[in-house]
Amino acid sequence: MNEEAEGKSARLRRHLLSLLGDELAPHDRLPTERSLAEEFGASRLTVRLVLDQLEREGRVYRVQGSGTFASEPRIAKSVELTSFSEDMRARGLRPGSLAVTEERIPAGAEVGYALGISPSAEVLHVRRVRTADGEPICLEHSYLPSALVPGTLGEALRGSLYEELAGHGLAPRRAEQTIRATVLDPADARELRVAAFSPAFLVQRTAYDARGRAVERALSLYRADRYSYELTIYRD
Amino acid sequence: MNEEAEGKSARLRRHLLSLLGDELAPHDRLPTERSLAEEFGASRLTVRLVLDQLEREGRVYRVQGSGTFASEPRIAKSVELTSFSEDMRARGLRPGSLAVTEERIPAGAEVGYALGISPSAEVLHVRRVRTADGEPICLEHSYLPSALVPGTLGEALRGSLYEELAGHGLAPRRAEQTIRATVLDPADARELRVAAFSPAFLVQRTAYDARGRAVERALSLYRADRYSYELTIYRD
DNA sequence: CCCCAGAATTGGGCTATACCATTTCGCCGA
DNA sequence: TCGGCGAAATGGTATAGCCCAATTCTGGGG
Repeated sequence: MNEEAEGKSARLRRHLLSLLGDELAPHDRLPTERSLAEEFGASRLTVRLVLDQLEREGRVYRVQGSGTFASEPRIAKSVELTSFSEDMRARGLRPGSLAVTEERIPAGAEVGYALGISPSAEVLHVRRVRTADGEPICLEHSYLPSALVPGTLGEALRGSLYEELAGHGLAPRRAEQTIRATVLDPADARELRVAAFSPAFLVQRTAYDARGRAVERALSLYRADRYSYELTIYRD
Repeated sequence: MNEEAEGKSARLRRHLLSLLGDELAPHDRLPTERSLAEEFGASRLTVRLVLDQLEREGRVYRVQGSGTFASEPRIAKSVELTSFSEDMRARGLRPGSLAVTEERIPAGAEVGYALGISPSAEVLHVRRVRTADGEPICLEHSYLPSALVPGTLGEALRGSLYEELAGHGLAPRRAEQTIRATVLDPADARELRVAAFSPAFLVQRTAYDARGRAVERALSLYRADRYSYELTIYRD
């Protein structure tokens, strides 16, 4: 092994990101693919793969015959699979949890179907009120197949469930979400400290690991006054 | 030129898509990269680029040392930049428009800022009630820089504004959206034929062309009872 | 002075090859 | 019979180079 464990792609990527962050204004031309290849002692294809990635992320755009250019700075990050904890930290808020409970129950029809297991199979149901800087933002019900999560999670639930799953080799790689606009019933509204019938998001999420196994089904209610959903979309 | 205008990637992609659609069950193993390369007379790198794309789209997943596999069928398509018209057609509904008006007005602070033009610069404001199978679903306000869209759009507004823009070489390539949950005020509720204070989505969108010029600012109100937001998210 | 044709430049697509990292599977020995 | 080890197979990363397509630059002619 080298003293450098990372590949040329990673180094090139970091170099380009620092260029984009420090030196280049939007619509400035980047060095040409051929010159980057020479400078880094890499092949042009390697350079292209790195630029492909940056283009997909919306950081650069390319014009055939002309060059590669820095994109306009983005207001919102491209849609990513993030946990509540990561999401809040990205917004500069301190994530936490209140009113945590966990229990093992039969999956039932809806959760069983979503997780691809029998309705009578046991799931671990985690119910949490998620907070940002101590204020309730989201009422969340997570259902995990019991078979995948032995034992009790306990104190880990105050933090990030995704980070806990990753520790078990169950890092979510893909999630399907359905987002609905709704209003809060009085009981849920009280938990979130807002008036009954306030507007809210209902997010239904199923998360899958790299092999496509469903590892989590979650239903989350977000206060509309404190939460908006931001995303950047690209057309192929 | 050949009689075949398309490259090997395109042919390979179509072949793999038909495999995924007709022959392969979820988690079935695809042919190996090396065998596909040989079968199609292509290099392995070309095969990999096509598989990279399919992997990003969530249609296949790869396991190093093992193979490439068909993904679980997806409930929702990956988030894409689609017009209302495309979105509704994808759901099997017939898109249309009611109560169309267009006018040229000063951009104002919010729209001007979003479009990156002067608040006093003129924009074309298009207001439409969008329908699916004749039923009102969405109340939409689009603002386009006047400089980019000369003349009047007229009857074109009954159909897809994006398709109209594409005809002017202004096809949106990227859009930033903020989605909020809200309730409808009485006037908007009446237009959408629902009760006042019904839940709804407020989608604020700015669309950009390939060069990063803002080509549209839109504010849309969607009926929550008839519209949900579905997306699939991938973690890099 | 302007315009246009052709050269130079730049990204797009592809080939052929090499070696590394991880997983799988069969063979061999205990 | 079972366990483990190593070879084989598979995806991951990278090289060097070719030609095409689109854009940009440049110099000569009107």
